[in-house]
Amino acid sequence: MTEFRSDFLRLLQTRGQLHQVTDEAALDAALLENRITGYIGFDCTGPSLHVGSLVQIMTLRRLQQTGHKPIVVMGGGTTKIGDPSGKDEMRQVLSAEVIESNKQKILGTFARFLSFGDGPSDAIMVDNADWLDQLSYIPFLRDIGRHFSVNRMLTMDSVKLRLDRDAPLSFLEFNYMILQAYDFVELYRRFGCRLQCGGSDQWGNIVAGIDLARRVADAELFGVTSPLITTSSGTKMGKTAAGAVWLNPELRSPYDYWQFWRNTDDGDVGRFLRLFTDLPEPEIQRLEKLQGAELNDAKKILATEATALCHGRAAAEEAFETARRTFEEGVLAEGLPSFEVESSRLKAGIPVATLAHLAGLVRSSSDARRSIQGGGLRLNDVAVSDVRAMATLGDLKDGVIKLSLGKKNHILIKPI
RNA sequence: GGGGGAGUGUCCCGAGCGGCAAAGGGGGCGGACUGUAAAUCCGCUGGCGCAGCCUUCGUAGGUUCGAGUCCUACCUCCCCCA
Repeated sequence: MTEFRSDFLRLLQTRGQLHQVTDEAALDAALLENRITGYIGFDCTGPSLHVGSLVQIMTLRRLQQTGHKPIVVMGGGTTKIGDPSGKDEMRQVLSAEVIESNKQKILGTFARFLSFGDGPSDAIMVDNADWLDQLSYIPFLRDIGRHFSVNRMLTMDSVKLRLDRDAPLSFLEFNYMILQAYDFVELYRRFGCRLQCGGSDQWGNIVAGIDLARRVADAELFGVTSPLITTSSGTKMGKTAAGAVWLNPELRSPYDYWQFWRNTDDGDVGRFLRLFTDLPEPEIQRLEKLQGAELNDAKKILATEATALCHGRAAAEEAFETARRTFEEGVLAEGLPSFEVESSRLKAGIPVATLAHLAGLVRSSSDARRSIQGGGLRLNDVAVSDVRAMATLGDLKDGVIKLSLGKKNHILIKPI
C-alpha cells in the first residue's frame, strides 16, 4: 500500500475511507505544499441526508481537520436531473419547491460536522443551481458538450449498468455526468477548488470533471473516492426496511440514532469506530479487541461518539443514559420517545392495538393485532394477550403507560 | 412509423388453467436461544374499534354469477426493423 506523506491521505487511509485516488503522488505533494480546497456534492432528493452519506461528510470533516478547506455543494441544480449512478430505476423528477425545501432542511446537519465561516480553512456551502440554472443550451453544448464522447460515456458504469440490465435511462439522466463534470470546473474557477471526493460510484463522474478541467481550463484537478460501506452481513449501510437512518433529528431522534449504532454487528465495530468517530487509533485498537459480551462496551462508545458528532454531546449522553436505564436497569426512563393522548379518550378506554398504532409503534392497528397474537406487544412490560384488550386510565403507572414492541422499541403514552 | 415483449401484494425479486387477499424467495418485524450482536429454529409481513366489512395485480372501460387471469382503448418501459 502506498505510503502517503500528507496528513489528509494518511488519515483517510488509516480510517479505512480511502478507495481510489486519481494521481496519488501529485495529490499527496499538493496537499503537503498548499492548503487544498476540496468538495463533495450532495443531492437534495430528500428532507434529510442519511447514514449512507456519512462517510462523505466525514471525509470533508477530515479534510478540515488536516488544515484544508471543504466545500459542501448542495445539488440544487443537479437534483433536477437525477444521478443515474447505482440506481436501477429512473429518478423521479422533483419540483423546484421540493428541492429547495429539502435543501433548507439538510443545511443544519453540516453545521454539526464542519465549522463554517470566512477563515482560510472554514467550510463554505454553495448550491450548484447558482450556475447550472443559468446555462443556455446551445452555448453549453458548444463549449462543454463537445468535449464529451458519447462512445466513452456509454462505457461508464453508471450508464452501462442500466443498459446491460435493460433498465430505462432517460436523456435527462444521461446528462448528469456532464453537469457534475462542469460543476468541478466551475468550482475550480470560482474557489480554486482542486479536489473532489465522493463514493466509489462517483469515480466516473469525478474523472469526467478532471478531464474536462484539463481541456477547458488547463487545470490539474484531483479525485478521491471512498469505499462503499456495507455491513458485515452484506447489506448496504443505513438502509433498513423501516426506512433510512436519517441524520436530521426531526426524522430520527437522537435516541433512535444512538440505538442504530448500538446495534452494530460485532464484526463492524472496529471499522465503524474508525469511519464514524474521531477516537484516536490506539483507543480503537483497544476497543475492537474486546471479546464476547465485552464488545458491547465498545458499541456503546461507538453509539455515543457517533451520536455526539451528529446531534451534539449532550443529546448523545442523554440517549446513552436513557438506554442504560431502559435496558440495564429495566426501569422507566423519561428519555424514551413519548406520545400524548387526550385523557378523555383513555378514560373511555382505547384498544391497545389502536393505541400502539396511534403512537407509531406499529404501522397499523392490524399490524398491532398481529404483534399481539405473536406475543410481541407489551403494556407496562406485561405481554398483551388479548387482541381486543383496552387501555384505560387504570393502566397509568407513574403517570404514563409504557408500550413496548419487542425488546427494543418502547414508547411512553402520556395523557394530557 | 412497423413488428414483438413487459408492467403483480405501494421494500425488492417473482409464480399465477376465470373462484385470489393471490405460490415462492429476499428483506423486515416478532418469538425462542443470546450479549440490545451474529448464526439457527418458529411465527407474522393489505386496511378497519376485526367471528364481519372494505380496498389491491400500469390506467379506464367491457364480457361474465364471478376477472390478476378474457376483450377494447390508453399510459409507461424494453427489444428488433425503418
